[in-house]
Amino acid sequence: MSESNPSLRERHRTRTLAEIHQAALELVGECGYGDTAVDAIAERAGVSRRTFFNYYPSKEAAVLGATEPRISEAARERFLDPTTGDEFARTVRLFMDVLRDATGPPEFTARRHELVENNPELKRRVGMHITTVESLVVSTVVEHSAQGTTPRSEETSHAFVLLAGAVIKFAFRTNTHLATTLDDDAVQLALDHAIGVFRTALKEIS
Amino acid sequence: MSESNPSLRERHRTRTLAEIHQAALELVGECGYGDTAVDAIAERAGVSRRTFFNYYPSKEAAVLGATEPRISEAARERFLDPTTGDEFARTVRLFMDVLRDATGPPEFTARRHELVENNPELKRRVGMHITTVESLVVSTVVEHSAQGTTPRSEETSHAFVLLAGAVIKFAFRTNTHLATTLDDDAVQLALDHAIGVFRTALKEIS
DNA sequence: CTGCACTTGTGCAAGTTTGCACTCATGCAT
DNA sequence: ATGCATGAGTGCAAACTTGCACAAGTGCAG
Repeated sequence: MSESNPSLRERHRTRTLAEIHQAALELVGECGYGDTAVDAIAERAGVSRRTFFNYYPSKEAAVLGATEPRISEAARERFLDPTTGDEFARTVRLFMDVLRDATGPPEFTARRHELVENNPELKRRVGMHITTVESLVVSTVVEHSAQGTTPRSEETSHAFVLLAGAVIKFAFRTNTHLATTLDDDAVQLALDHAIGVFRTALKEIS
Repeated sequence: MSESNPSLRERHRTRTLAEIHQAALELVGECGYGDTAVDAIAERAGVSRRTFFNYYPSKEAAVLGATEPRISEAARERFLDPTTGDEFARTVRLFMDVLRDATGPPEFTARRHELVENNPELKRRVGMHITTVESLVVSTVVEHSAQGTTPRSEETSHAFVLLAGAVIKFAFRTNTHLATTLDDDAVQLALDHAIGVFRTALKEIS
């Protein structure tokens, strides 16, 4: 009842989340981040200020559409399915999936990216956000490793995840258009390529 | 904060009221009154069934957009203002105002009228509705008469109101297009004319 | 007739939104 | 510096919405 067949409550929550985010993007686009009051965003979104803070913990989060990161059932299943790639590739994808789930709707990706690019406060917030995702992914990978046939040390799993994060960062740095595209396949392709590059590089140092 | 400068809560309430009413009109238009389920109306309006019944006490009421009749501040003030006509004319207008306030948005008047015309259940409900309005107007007029300089008996006030109701009925019967117009002035004009006709007729019997 | 399915309408508990009254921090004018 | 306005963010109670379970009525197949 929560992943694919949302109740009225969940649908409404999703809609409000998007409405506040969209209102925030519009107003920040019109007036700039500093000159946009939370009150104004709430009003345009058609909710009270209190409700605004029920949905987003801060103005920054609303502008980014950043929701509290969590591992969705879909993402977890994809990660646990061994037929969809080797474990490192699956870890990269898990990281990417969680990142996406905790980010506002894809249709606003371009605008968000632009705002973040020239706004230090937002940039800082994105960093914190990614760190949170990282921890989540770490615990998932650690947990899975413990239950697997060839358990890895927690330390190794942790490094594994940081490596996955680096791959993603690398893929987006070397393909700047990825940050503003809606094409999931293109992202996946770039990630796969980045994984290859990393594998090669890692051979050099091992 | 309640008549002209509605709070977020009141605005939302008004919107939901209209959304349910509109959904009801649409579905009844598409499927007929009997074949339209409350569940379907609620779903189209984007609310739960329980909320549907929080807004309207029955399916009929939702189709009619009939809200619990009450005397608004504006209507009361208009009635109490002696510069806007003699007491009978003001009573007619009070009746009309309350009727309008307890009816769905004017833009759906035509469709409502059509549905009521060929649907006995709705017709019955409209009758009950008008009776409720009548009682309300009676108590207002009685109350005002008691405080006036020339108090009238309660019985006389009651007759006064029924007379006002008859004037309205007469005006709409003899100007069928009034039932589907959005032109308030045209309605007022027709009412004024009807009042004249009644005055003449009453002279004959007094 | 009997059982079954379906619909209207209601009671209630749990979850959500609102309004309001704060606190805290920042900036700005006196 | 001191007061003063403004904006972010929070706690709380009251109002509202939702989901669910249930009563009552209606129609219809067997």
